[in-house]
Amino acid sequence: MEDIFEYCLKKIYVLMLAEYGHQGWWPLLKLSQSPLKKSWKDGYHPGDYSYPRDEFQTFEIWVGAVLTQNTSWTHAQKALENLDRLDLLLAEKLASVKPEHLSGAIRCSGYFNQKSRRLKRLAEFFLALRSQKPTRRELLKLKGIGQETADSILLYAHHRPYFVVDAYTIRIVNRVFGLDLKKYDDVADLFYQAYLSEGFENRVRIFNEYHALLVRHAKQFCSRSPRCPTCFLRFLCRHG
DNA sequence: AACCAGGACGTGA
DNA sequence: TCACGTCATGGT
Repeated sequence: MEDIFEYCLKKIYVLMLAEYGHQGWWPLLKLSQSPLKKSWKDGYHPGDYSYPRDEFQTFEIWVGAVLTQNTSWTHAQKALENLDRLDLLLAEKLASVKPEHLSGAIRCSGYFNQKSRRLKRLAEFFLALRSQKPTRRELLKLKGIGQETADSILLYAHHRPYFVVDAYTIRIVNRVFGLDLKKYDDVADLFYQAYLSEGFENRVRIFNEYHALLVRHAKQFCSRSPRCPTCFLRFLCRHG
């Protein structure tokens, strides 16, 4: 008996990769400002999974993961640039500054009161780890770190095989399979099952690319008002 | 001028 | 468990 979910999810991955190419997540400030990258469609460091390359980039991903909560990456990136300009993208600095001082820099990413307080606590935790990897349980105990943010940090900052489920992922999965899943774990489990037989490193690479591709596809075709007629996944999607 | 963007959390039923 | 209100700015 064939697993229809496994078959479709694997096929979708291959097709999206062929269509869009490597997305080069996670977007890092230094690489996003490169002249090679003219728009979000160009990718960041496509096919290169060696990032983050130091503790500073690791922490940058942690902060970015919080800043982008319920906000476009454009605005989160602007907030990151503001922090960087103020030399606050360092855990030591961020942990010691007053939250009110952060609010100005990150205002453009929304929820600046909550986020500035939560970023401080996050920085403190980052320092307490002393270069060790966090566990999912530890991250989830922090205020403001939910499942998606935790998994983003674990996958993109620490190369651990967690699948990141966001609003885009849920929308695409529900449309493709004609479902109405709402729970994070229900959606994530589909992907874990599909790639159960893959090795650790392969899962890290695939989950990294898969999530980035889903974001790309949700923006380009599977938006709130989907562009089904021209979608290249139409033939295997219940919605189209 | 609503509506939404790479969520998380607290609350009451 | 689940649906809903809240937090907040900026682009379309």
